Amino acid sequence: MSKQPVSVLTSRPDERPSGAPLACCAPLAARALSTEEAVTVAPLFKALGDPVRLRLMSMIASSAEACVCDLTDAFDVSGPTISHHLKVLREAGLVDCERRGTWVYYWVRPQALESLGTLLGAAGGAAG
Amino acid sequence: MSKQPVSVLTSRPDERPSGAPLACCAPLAARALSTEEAVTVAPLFKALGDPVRLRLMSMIASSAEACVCDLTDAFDVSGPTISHHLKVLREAGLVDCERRGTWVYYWVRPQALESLGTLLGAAGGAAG
DNA sequence: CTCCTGTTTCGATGGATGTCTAATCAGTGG
DNA sequence: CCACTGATTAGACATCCATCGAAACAGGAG
Repeated sequence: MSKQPVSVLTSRPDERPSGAPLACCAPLAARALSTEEAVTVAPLFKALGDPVRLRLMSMIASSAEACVCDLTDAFDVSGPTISHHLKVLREAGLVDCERRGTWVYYWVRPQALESLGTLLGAAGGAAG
Repeated sequence: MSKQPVSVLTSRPDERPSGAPLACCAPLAARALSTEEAVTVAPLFKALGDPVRLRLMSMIASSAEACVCDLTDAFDVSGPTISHHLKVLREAGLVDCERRGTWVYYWVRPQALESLGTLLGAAGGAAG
């Protein structure tokens, strides 16, 4: 597959302000992502790519914080499975958690969702 | 260099039913997604959850349309692998394609990205 | 300390996924 | 017709992943 591409779509890596561990912030349609950028951002989408995790995320996001006990009750899967999915979301940087006594509470890290939203070109598109 | 002679000859569009239901549009932070909604939307995120596919998506989105030949050139993986990933994006309803003579061209279905953007944008904005 | 509950970790397993090569389909041109 | 190129499909294979039950960890109550 070695041929000279016309580079209709070969956009040069735009110099971006590095420093953000999470997604870069150029809208997807503005320019092509570099391999590095794609490798960085894809895991975030992947983390949201499971129905259970996506719903967990929405439940956590729709309130200030959510107790694992309540989250677990809302699904048909076992406790360990919920714990596993929460760990995936945590390691993706989408949520954070804290133990308070017996219970563990999760909340959304806004920066992450914001980055993805910007990437998808949602800047201002959100309507109530 | 120009390996894409602007083909004027247009064959019939590859009208294949990409029966992918697109995302509904409830902002993530506004309320918790139902199981059905999560099952509907998650595959879209999943489709973007692979670095190759995410970069393919960005390359297609950053220009009006993209030829498979150019897309293939931009990656280290084989042609069939690119074709496979494009199929995943197609079946997710994120892109559509058309054969024009020898080459096949892909473009973004804006509605899909818009839905995801709204979903995330509203969440990020509201939570921030 | 012991028991109980909530949460996470461990190990195993069936199914999904990304990748490849080889083969096939689609079009152009001799 | 046949040869050639571009793109997809088919089949195979190694790896990853969602899920479970059992066990371990964390904290409160008797």
